[in-house]
Amino acid sequence: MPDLPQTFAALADPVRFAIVDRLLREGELSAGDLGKDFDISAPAVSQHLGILREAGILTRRARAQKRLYSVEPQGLSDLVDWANAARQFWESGMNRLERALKNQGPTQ
Amino acid sequence: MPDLPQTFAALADPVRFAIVDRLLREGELSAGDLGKDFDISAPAVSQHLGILREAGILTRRARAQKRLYSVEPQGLSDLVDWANAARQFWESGMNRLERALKNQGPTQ
DNA sequence: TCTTTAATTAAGTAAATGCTAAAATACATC
DNA sequence: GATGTATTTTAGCATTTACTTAATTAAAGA
Repeated sequence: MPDLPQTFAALADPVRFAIVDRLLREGELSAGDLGKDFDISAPAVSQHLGILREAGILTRRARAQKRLYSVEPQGLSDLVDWANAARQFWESGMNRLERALKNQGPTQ
Repeated sequence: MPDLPQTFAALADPVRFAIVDRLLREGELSAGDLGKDFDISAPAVSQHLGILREAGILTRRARAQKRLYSVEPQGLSDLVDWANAARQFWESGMNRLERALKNQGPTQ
């Protein structure tokens, strides 16, 4: 269920990352509002928002003609969990040298 | 300095993600060893490793003909920090509705 | 209803990506 | 020095990506 590469791919574009980052800080914003930060067309912004929504990172709701986007916490939770697990690996006692020694057998 | 989109792009490929994940768990491993998990050529693996190294996520050292790769914690630390900051935004009291209300002015 | 505002979908294109086979590099061993 | 092992670099190719303009959908207000 958790497709981390897809989540990473969604955040790999500078425009999309900036959109998610801004929505995290400022909360719900419209497509047009989000697009003003960039020198790209409205369709380009809409396509980026579609990719983020497809990846489960954003949700959308309608208010009149506007479409209001916000971050879907569940869409990022696997990423957060993986990131913290990763940090665990290098913070919980075992450094690179120790792992290297431990792996001498299987690696050799 | 912290180019998060580049970090995300490096982890957006399933092969590269699996490589990093395995190196986190098992520590230093050789290029050939890492490649055995996938049905792609050795050059393809080498190119993936190059991208991860370019992104600062992996380091490499030589032992005879082998090239041993391991995770460079600093290369992931910005990602981990951002992920936790993101979680803060949705866990520290303010839910989507509250943020929406707060932004009525600027958004309108 | 006609116009304006907001956003999306569609179609086409240039650039980037991930792969392959072939060639090159590097070290170890015979 | 020749051979085998491990890996990388190069060149070429098919697919995917991010963008554009044009057309479409939808709601608001005159």
